[in-house]
Amino acid sequence: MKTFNIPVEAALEVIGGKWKVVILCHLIDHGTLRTSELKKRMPNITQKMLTQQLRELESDGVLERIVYNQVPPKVEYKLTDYGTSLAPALQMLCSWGEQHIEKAVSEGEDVMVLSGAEE
Amino acid sequence: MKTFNIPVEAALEVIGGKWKVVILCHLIDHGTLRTSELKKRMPNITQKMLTQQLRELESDGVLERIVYNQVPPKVEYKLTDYGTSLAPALQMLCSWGEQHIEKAVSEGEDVMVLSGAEE
DNA sequence: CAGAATCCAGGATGATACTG
DNA sequence: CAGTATCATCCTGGATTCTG
Repeated sequence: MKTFNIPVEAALEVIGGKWKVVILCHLIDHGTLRTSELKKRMPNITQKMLTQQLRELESDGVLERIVYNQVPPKVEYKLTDYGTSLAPALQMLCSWGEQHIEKAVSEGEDVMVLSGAEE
Repeated sequence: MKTFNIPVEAALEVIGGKWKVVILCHLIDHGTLRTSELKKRMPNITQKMLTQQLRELESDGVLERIVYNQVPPKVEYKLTDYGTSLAPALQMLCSWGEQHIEKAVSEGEDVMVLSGAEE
């Protein structure tokens, strides 16, 4: 029997990984992404972590893995309908992050967003 | 220079700790809570982790620590205005968690919410 | 290109005892 | 009651190498 002390713990079990929210945000922003495109947008993640986090998200039913049987391999990831139900919450988190950065900048901190991965 | 690859990373820096979202949700639900009340609602957190996470949230400006100079000591925590700006996003996460639990239950998983800490 | 399989260090987290 | 200090531990996450 799995127990939670407060419902939000159940959400954290799904999005609690170090990179999961970031992955989900990228998928929210771009719809469908190949493995290499995700990696390009997350320069600091390792191959292993990327795969691992994607697998966990997949087995939690929030994203879907689409494998094309071809050479070289092509694999795409996209949110499931269920995963899409997370989008509103995550988008609010994103905009809060933006505000948080602006606040930091206005307070004289040295912060910046690279986000040069837009093609 | 601190850099982010995507703005949501800035949000994760603030709420990324293992217990931070849970702490914040309790404060959203109850307004102001004493240390011991927080602990009662988080049976699995240790004294050390609780203090540590609270200190980090405080130094990020999302919650405020109110110390009463008396014996025995009394310390209360509440969200700052800035922390309150996080509430909408976190509340969506909470309700998503509730839905996630319901989904799990309806799929025959053994899950339950204890939340017996309501007095 | 996508990812599996190792090995491994480090920080994050826990348990316990102590203080004012 | 609230918090600190210390020590032990786990396991996340990173570097690397290998495969189809």
